[in-house]
Amino acid sequence: MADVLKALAHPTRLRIVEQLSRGEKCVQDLHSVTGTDMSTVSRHLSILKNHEIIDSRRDKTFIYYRLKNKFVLDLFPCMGSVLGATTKEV
Amino acid sequence: MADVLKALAHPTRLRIVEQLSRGEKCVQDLHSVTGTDMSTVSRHLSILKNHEIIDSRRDKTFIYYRLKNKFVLDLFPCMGSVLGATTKEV
DNA sequence: AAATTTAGTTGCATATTTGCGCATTAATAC
DNA sequence: GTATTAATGCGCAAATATGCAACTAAATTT
Repeated sequence: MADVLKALAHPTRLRIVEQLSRGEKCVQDLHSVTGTDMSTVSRHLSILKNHEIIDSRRDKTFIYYRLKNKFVLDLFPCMGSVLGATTKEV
Repeated sequence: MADVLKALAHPTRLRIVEQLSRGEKCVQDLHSVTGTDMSTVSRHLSILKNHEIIDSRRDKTFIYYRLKNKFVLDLFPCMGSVLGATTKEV
């Protein structure tokens, strides 16, 4: 569990997951969105893939990444209340 | 968000949170349960505290730690389904 | 009140991991 | 062949994790 959390605990990787929740994207797309070097994005993707969070398929020259484990999306609202609480707490 | 996830993304820290969900514990208790050096436990606690996930109070010689942000507990069932999916996936 | 005990934190030192980009390589398309 | 897309091989800087030893703070004893 710590392992999967660690895989997600990175701003860029979270943005990638968020992007993929909207549909398939290739590395370049994510590179544009995140502003990180393509090689770095590629590495982030392989981390997420290793943890079976995402998936990929090839189409011609492009490799499209997509969400494999949809349950990770539940973490967003969940973390939403966690964060809401911390900022509200005295 | 990545920041809080990172704070939680460690086996020992997760065990600490889980323990504190059962009630207050002092450092020694957590040291016994986790088998990690007391100094290390103390550091983990300060990380969790910095992220307002836990809290502490002093009673005589002991410093009791307790959960401050109860919402983090929702992450466990949430991660449960994430993990369940990954192991079940083909 | 000073000394001692108990509980917890902090100062190193060290080993490991992570994140990043440039440059190179791999793989496919044309 | 060349062009395009993505993945890897370094190299390096920064961050993490850990335990021992030293230290601090509070309580109890003498």
